[in-house]
Amino acid sequence: MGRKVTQREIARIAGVSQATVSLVLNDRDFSNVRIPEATRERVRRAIEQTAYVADPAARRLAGLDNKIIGVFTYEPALSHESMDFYGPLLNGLEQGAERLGCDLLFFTSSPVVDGKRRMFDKRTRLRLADGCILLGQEMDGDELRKLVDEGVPFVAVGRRDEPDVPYVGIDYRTLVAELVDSVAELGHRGAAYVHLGRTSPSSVDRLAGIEQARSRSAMPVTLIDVSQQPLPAVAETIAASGLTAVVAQDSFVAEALAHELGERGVSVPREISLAVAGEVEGHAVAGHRLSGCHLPRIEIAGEALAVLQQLIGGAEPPSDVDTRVLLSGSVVPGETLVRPEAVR
Amino acid sequence: MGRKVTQREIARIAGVSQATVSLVLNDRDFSNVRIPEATRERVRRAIEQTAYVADPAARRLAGLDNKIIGVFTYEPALSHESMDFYGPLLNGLEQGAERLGCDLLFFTSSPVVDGKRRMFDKRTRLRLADGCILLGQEMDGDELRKLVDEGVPFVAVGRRDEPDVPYVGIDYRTLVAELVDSVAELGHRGAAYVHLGRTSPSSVDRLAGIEQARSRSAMPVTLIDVSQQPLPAVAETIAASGLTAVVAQDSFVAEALAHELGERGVSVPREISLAVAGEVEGHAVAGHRLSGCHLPRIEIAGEALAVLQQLIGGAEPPSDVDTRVLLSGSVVPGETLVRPEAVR
DNA sequence: CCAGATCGATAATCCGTATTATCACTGTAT
DNA sequence: ATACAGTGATAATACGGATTATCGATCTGG
Repeated sequence: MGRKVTQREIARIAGVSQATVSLVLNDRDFSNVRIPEATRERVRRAIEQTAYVADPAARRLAGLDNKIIGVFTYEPALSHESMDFYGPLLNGLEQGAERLGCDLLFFTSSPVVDGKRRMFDKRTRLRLADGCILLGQEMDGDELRKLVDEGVPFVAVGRRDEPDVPYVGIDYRTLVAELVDSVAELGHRGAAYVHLGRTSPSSVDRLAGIEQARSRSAMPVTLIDVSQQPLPAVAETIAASGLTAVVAQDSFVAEALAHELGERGVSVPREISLAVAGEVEGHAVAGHRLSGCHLPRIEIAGEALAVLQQLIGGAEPPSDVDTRVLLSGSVVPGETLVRPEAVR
Repeated sequence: MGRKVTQREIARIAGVSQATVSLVLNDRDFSNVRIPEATRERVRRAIEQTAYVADPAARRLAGLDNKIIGVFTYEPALSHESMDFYGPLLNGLEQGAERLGCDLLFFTSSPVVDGKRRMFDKRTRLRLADGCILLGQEMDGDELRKLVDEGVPFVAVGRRDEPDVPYVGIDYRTLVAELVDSVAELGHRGAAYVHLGRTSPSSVDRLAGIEQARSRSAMPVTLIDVSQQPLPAVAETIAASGLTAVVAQDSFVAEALAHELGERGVSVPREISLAVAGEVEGHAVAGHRLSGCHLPRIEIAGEALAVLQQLIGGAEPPSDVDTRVLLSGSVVPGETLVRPEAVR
């Protein structure tokens, strides 16, 4: 039957003690612990006979690694809607886990409060894993601090402001500055940045990038916060402003905005150029591939796993330099960012 | 700092024993175990002070369910290419796991041999989970038998021929028969079924569905096996045959075939109707949404989890009727299956 | 004033694995 | 004969939490 096989059981079969089984399993061989090949073989045969697998809980309790990486997401990660954002990250995690020989444990059991999963709870299972990858556009600062305090090895995907939080993210500041530079270089005399407020570090970093570009080029950039006024009003403002270029925080904002502009007789990119300060892969406006950025999401996940391995394996905690990493994105031309018409 | 807080620590602070802490935490109150409210309160305060979280590994070791459902896939499940097939299934699994309060363990560590993961291996981690869901278009029969023999609770997604293998799949036979019936009803006098051989139970079931439809309608259906001759040749044959309708095994075959036909001047659906004996969601040919089927993949995953729960929880094994389930798909009209033109 | 009931809490044990200290035994050199 | 090194394996213990048996103290009734 499917009863669970323990080392004790193996020991009984092989006619040795439980300790011996453990020693054989872990290939231990000290000066005071010696087991001849004959006995080892006997134990190994018993193990194969019974398809023994060590109980991960017991291993953990005894202080060992389990080769299990936890994955915590604040929203369902495997739903169709989430795939745009989570898809490449999960893909990278799977590849990385395969490389490291780890299994991935998705904490789908976390209780949902106010539409978001809570990490901490009476029955938190965080510790079943050796370490944990955190995914999600918005994370709870208190929970992050608690993780740090409790010494749980973890890495957040996306830059974080909280102290001592290991992360791997995108260098949005540099990337967005580069994007805005390219808008200016095309000859646009002014642009608007349509964003969603300062809800996350990545939003803040993008704004910093805008600022950086503004400080070194003559092109003025108007900031428009969509969380302050409805998108139709924003479209109205832009249509009336005579601006020739708009940068949107992400592709969804860009698509919605292009639609609103279209309804007001302003077409992209003919009358107005549109660039996205985020991933544009797979996004288009009226058949034109969006101009914007490419974020190496698969690589980010891989790098996050690498950092996590350091945290888990390392005897002493690595420095901040090693555990707070920003990767570079790249600007992709696309078809919605073009030279402004001579007259507008 | 990040030391872990144990019940022992709580006990020390509250001036009680570790046992008392455990009893308070779990609200135990037997006839021989009584703890007055005053003491309970003292313990609770200590717990709050220290932000204590129980070590799940220890809990599990002490005999609790670990609430982990394993997910085994023969190919990487989280890659972009796999999403078409795995996406909805994973989505359903996540929803179901959330409902059941389980975590999902992806066996990404399984060693890859010949491009496919092996389930059994020296370091099989299968037993880490309470039970296991198997995903994949093609599964290894020997491994399935071994799972049955070892009494590992598991459920395969997709019908299986191997005895005693619990599964949840689609009733392709009925579904495909229904689809072919609808082709005949539109007035087509003959059709071709373009398939990929008999590589899997679902392929076999579809062929059985074709057979069933053939036996009760006058419309002849020609079988064309793409694994026997290249697709261009198939397209050539069909173009020359004067047939007005083609049923393709899946959407990818349909798209490829439509392309080949197009190159030979035969357009879908004007000259020839095209229907798919599989999921058509998100697939189109020259702007026309494909006619075909919708498979309730999300529900399948949920049902698979439900069956697995039965296998895990049940004292005695449920009957075959309960563990071998076929769900109904539905025919979706789409835009590529139309009445044949009067003259061809 | 003492037997028995009741109360409050704890020591002891178990779960499965890893590790360390220790032991019994064999040979070998002194 | 005796001390000593080397060999092969095990008993004992730790890990953190759940549970059970048990114990001392207090109370109750006769």
